[in-house]
Amino acid sequence: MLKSHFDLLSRMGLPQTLFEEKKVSANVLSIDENQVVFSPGDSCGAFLILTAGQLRVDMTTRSGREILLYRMKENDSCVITTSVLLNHEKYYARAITETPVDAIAIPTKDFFTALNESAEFAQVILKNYSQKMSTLIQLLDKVTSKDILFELCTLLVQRCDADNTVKMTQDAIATEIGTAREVVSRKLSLLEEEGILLSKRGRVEIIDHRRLLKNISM
Amino acid sequence: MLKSHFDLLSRMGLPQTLFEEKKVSANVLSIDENQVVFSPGDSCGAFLILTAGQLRVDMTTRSGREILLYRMKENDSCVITTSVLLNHEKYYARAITETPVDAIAIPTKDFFTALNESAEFAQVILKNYSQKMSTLIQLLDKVTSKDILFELCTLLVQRCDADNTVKMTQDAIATEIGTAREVVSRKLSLLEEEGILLSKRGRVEIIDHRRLLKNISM
DNA sequence: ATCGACTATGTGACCAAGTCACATAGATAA
DNA sequence: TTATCTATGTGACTTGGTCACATAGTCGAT
Repeated sequence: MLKSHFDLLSRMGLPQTLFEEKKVSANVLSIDENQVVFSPGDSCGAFLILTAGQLRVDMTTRSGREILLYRMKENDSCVITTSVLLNHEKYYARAITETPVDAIAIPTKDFFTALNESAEFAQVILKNYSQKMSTLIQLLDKVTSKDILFELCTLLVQRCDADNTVKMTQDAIATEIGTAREVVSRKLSLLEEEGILLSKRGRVEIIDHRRLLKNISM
Repeated sequence: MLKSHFDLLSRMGLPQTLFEEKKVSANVLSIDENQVVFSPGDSCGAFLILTAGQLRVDMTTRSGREILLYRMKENDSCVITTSVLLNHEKYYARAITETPVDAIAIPTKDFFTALNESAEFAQVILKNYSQKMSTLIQLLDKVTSKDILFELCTLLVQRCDADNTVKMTQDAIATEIGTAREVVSRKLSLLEEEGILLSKRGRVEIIDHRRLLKNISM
């Protein structure tokens, strides 16, 4: 373990003494890009904290549609893992690294020890939870919205880079806004006909930002 | 405060000493049926724990549809309240009592004191959170399911009482499974034509349980 | 360079669900 | 019993989702 890891852990409310007294242990992991960290049905052996990189947590619904639940970044702990640990369940979602990822894993037993000994640790996790709760409720809002054009334009505005380009495939866009690829294809065609954007393989170039925003404001 | 309240609070990890030392105070509330406990936009002044009765927490989505997020029963703490407190947000959902309700309210400041002083309290809340997280993710599954017939039959099976009757209006059913009332009306008509049930004002009488279940198993 | 193989995109036909507008019917209180 | 709610039924239409299949970039191997 590096000093930076200890720093992170103590920022998370885990006093270094817990490690020194060997009450709690932690392993450092490095994971490549595009690796599955956990899948539905897996049982859970450790609590996870990301120290670098980014991963996505998604789920395949009963109806076969894949939806993005949330992303984890540096310093996030994994709420699904927490939930699974506390309820003694199996994972019901999937996590995939989007970049190379560094993480700290605290074995289940030590996780519970840490929870018992440090009110601060519990609070940090709780805070993390409450943020994801907001995210999930927003997601509910998103997927129940029938206005796909609104969701699509919102995503395009949020994700467009300095070149006015959104570098995503239609499939990725569809997953993110909770619809089917074909629908994204058709909506993009419409917007392209109107001269608002250009739809290319693997990217969308925004031409008329102002008119794109019009679809969002009302 | 009654002894039973202290018992509940100590089961929740709040040692009685915290109250005796006046570090934490709590008020007992009684609320009638069908009262709004909080609405979107309200700010939050206290942490809530239900001691008796039941309430529903729902939300109006952007698209104007009302969806049931979860129910709270005896001994539950309110995760939306926790989330709102921890993130210093305003309420984004609504809570309505479904029966007369007794609750304990711990003022914000004291809630944070309790969190800091009792790892156990934090853990109880965390556990509560993780259960609601599962509920919410199941809800996501439900609302993204395009198979309304499946959802409807599932609800009818789950909610039918000893008289083989589901005492709900079509509107209530629609809210619960995340669809429109008209859709429920039409699906019920179909099932009635098939002789599986009888649809009456304010209730649905199940006639053929076996064939109802057939719509669920596949 | 070109030939697969893979991945991304386009599209017609169809179906399921949601919306809107309005009609009708049961419940309830004055 | 009449007026007023609330609950339900229904036709017409729009939108979104699904399926099947066509087409078009991309990339590596030869």
